[in-house]
Amino acid sequence: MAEARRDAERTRSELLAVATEVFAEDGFSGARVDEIAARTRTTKRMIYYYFGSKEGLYRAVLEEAYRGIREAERAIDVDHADPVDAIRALAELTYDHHVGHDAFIRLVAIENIHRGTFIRQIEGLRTLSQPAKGLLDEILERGRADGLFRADVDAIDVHLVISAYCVFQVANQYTFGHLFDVDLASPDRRPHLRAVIGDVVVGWLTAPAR
Amino acid sequence: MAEARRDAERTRSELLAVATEVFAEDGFSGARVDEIAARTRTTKRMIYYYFGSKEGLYRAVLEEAYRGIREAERAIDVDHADPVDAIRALAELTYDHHVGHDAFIRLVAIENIHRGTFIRQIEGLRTLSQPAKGLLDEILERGRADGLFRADVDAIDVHLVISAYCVFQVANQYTFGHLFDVDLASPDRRPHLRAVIGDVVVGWLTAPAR
DNA sequence: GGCCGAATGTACCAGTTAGTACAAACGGGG
DNA sequence: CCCCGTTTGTACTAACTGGTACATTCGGCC
Repeated sequence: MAEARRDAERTRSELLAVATEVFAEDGFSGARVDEIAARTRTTKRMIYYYFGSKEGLYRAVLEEAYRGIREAERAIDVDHADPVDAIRALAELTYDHHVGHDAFIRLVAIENIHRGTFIRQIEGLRTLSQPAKGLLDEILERGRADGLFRADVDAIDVHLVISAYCVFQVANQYTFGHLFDVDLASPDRRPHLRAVIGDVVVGWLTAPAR
Repeated sequence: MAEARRDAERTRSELLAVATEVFAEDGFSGARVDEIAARTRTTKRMIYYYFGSKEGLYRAVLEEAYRGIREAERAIDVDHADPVDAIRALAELTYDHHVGHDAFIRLVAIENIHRGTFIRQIEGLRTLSQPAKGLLDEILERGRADGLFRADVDAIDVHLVISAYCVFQVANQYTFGHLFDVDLASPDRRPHLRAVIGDVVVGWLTAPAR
């Protein structure tokens, strides 16, 4: 394969990579099929050959993005003996993780604008999300057993609080940043913002139940 | 004015109202000028007469939406003597407020996809957001003075945590709901979700500082 | 080395879409 | 009751946009 002039796999993955950028940048309706094609070494024709339609391409982008992110998430392996340390580490690593994946977060925001229409058509994504919940369950269980954590909180609640904070940082940085005159994306501010989510979760979980 | 066959003010505000719905539903590029016009009693011509362009209309929608929401927010007046009660009430009222304004939250999400390009062109929105911060400042100050609240947290941090949680509920309900099989918008679940943000903020603020 | 299906490129199209030229109708002030 | 600027409606267009018909080229296999 001298120059890979014909390489189905490469063509397909190049299209997917460029489409991810463009959809994340402009949204589904804002993205232009012609622009995606122009940014690759191949042509628009290939989009239809491999993905059938603009929508098919978008669905493929979404699916690949979720798989990639869940893959990366599995690296978050918190094995602190102390549940308090563990939950803080999980929250702060989640923060770091989100800060580093803003294209993904933009895609998720776009998908929510579409009320989840496309994500619902992708099989097997749910399963992919279960490990995250499992890890949390386990930490919470230990923390409760040791009498460190309140009992009226479940894994979904905690995941919701952490996700909300971490996603918001990235997803709403422009409006929030403008209105309150802060740059949430500034590297200088990151240690503080990271510590806050740790403090929030630890303070919440270790407080006595209502 | 028998039948208001000619009523500049009504024409303008009807366009704005319909445009708000359509932009919130479909995003800036997804929205169709013709559709907006068709849903009013007037014609597309009027959009260009009053707003100049699709973008001008979108900007007007965004501005009006922000003004409306800040107006409504001023009703959130928490006058509990106890800072702990006050901060919990503020968090929970913010939750209720967001749940009731999902069109606005969708517009904000859309604006963030556009990296805040349009909101930055609107004068005076910043000023509009200051009261929210002022109220928080005051509650925190009292809480610290009474030795109830930790000292390493400022109003922006608290506002960020509350906003993130409340916005996420609505903005990301579809993807989160699908992946974790919960309906965040279900009225049955609301009391719990409302209590969670109260617990989170109170637990966090009343925990000892790091 | 020639056959054949997979892979690719070119040129094109039909429907859509933001925006506008032109003119008419309205209604308040004189 | 008529004049004139504001407001409104109709019909149109130029550019864009997703999608496709058709031809061609490549490369592995016998």
